[in-house]
Amino acid sequence: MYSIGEFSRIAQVSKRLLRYYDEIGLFQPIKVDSASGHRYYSASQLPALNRILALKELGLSLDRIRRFIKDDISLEEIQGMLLMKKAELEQEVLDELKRIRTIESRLKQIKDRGTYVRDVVVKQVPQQKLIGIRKVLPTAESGDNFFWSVINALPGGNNSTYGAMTIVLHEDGISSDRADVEMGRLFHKTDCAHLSTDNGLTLATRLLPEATMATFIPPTSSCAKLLGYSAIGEWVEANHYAFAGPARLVFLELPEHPGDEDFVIEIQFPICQQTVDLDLRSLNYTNSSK
Amino acid sequence: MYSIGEFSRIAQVSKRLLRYYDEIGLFQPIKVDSASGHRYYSASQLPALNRILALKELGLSLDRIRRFIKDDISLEEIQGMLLMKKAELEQEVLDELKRIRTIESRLKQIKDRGTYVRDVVVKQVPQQKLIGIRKVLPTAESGDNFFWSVINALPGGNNSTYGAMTIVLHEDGISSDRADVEMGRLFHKTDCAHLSTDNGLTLATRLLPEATMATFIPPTSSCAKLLGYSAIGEWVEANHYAFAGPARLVFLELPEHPGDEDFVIEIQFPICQQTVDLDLRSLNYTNSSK
DNA sequence: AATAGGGGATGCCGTAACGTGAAGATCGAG
DNA sequence: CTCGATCTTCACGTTACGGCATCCCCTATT
Repeated sequence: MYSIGEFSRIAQVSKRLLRYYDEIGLFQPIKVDSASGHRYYSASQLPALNRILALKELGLSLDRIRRFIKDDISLEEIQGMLLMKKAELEQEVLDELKRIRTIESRLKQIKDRGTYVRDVVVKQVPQQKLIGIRKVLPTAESGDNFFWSVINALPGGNNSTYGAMTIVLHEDGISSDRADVEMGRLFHKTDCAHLSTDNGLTLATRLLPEATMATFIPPTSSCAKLLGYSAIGEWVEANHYAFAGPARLVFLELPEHPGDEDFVIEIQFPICQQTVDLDLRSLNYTNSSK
Repeated sequence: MYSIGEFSRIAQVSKRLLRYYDEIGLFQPIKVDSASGHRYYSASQLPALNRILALKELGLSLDRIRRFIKDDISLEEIQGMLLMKKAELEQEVLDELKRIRTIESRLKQIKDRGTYVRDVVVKQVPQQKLIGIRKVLPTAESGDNFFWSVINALPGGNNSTYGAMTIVLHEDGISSDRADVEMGRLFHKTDCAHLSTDNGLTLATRLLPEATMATFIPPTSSCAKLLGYSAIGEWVEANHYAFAGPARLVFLELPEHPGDEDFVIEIQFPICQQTVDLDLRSLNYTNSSK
């Protein structure tokens, strides 16, 4: 029979922890003095406590440990819990390795360019309706005119029935002279199918599919779009993703008039996860006594 | 100028999160209506928010992110933070790999033996004083007599001036017929150097060094000690530790009289960490589009 | 006019696993 | 008798928010 202080010294755990485990019913003293409330432990309880500590060391939550040490649990269930925990740990290892790679690519960027631009964010973009028109443009310059004619073609101007102006880039190559683009605005209200406008354009509605997007918002305006493309490209490569479809340009803030450089654009690249199987047996360990 | 709801939809973060970041001063709206308290955000703030989200994705704490995005921070400091975070992540990966190995060894144990015994706990044992005597015993049986004579040699009996009865095993081989053992009791009071007792034993005090111990408390008594040895052995192997000195047996609860099987013993093996260098470049990735 | 709804705001509770006090009771020792 | 050690309970701090309740204001509808 040890007091909590003696027992905590023997077991090398804090008194606070013993009281806490008593409180949550995980590990309780064999006797509690009803007058003083003092807790008394026995040396024969140490194996039970050590089991708890060993399981905690494995990363199991206290709640799982509680279920683990219940007597009425079968070996299969224990095995299942361990397998589950192992899978969790392996997933965490993969996630952390991904973060390490991302950090490395940022560090490389600092070394190579003396600065860093890598605020790529992955988000789920929901299904959205787009009213617009698709066209193959011969040069990049004619795109600007087309852009404005699409904007002006939409009745109601800048009000809230429409969402952001959006361009879908239907060809991955941005270097070629011709571009297959789809321009339009997001909207969510009615579902009018087609719409001919006075300046000769026929707009159609289409569903943009839900997608996992790697997004990047280049620092304000100018020729930063190319920077954005390269940033996402490097990022996707560093993180072992793959492109999965046409990119989108979303104008979060429209320029006031043609030629205006004051706008905010979000570049979105749909990506697909690549399954990464980590072969733990391939890890190199170099053991050297310290 | 977007309201918090619109902005949260655009940025794909919750309103709650925006209010929280405002509250802690990490990311604030460009304007707050003083009358209603309504927050208003601008699209040009999105790059800043995305930077925060990207850094969060790397696992940086909000506090570090706050320091990260301060303007007056140099590239070297940023580099330093990234390197530090990378080191932390690598350490976590190592820890998790260790846990995975431990779980695997438990699973293997279940498969091989249909049960599991692996409540090995690592603890730091502080420097302690031992009063006792060292002797080479020819057989294991004679140990029991010697054990009791040492106990009886100490004046004061079972009171609190002495700590646990302890045996130091000075030879790693437990299989050999002869055993080089040191028996005595821990104590902490005075530092009397030598002590001759009436039954002819001369006890000496000695400092047991501080050590990192893998400890195991076999389920109560009987021939469980051997089980304990093998459990620790397997555990040490599975976790890439190495033995580093003589093992100790600590009697947390003494048997009442010779031959009594009712005692609690803790087996302690000093271990040393082996430095494990993880070579991340050796990881195999198999990329397969999902 | 009364009401229902749809934002917006504030603020409190809960999370996991404890650490770290504070305030008060009890005990033995000098 | 007082000091120190030990015990108790209570309660707050940690991280990064999610969820709920409550209140306010504006608009649309019955």
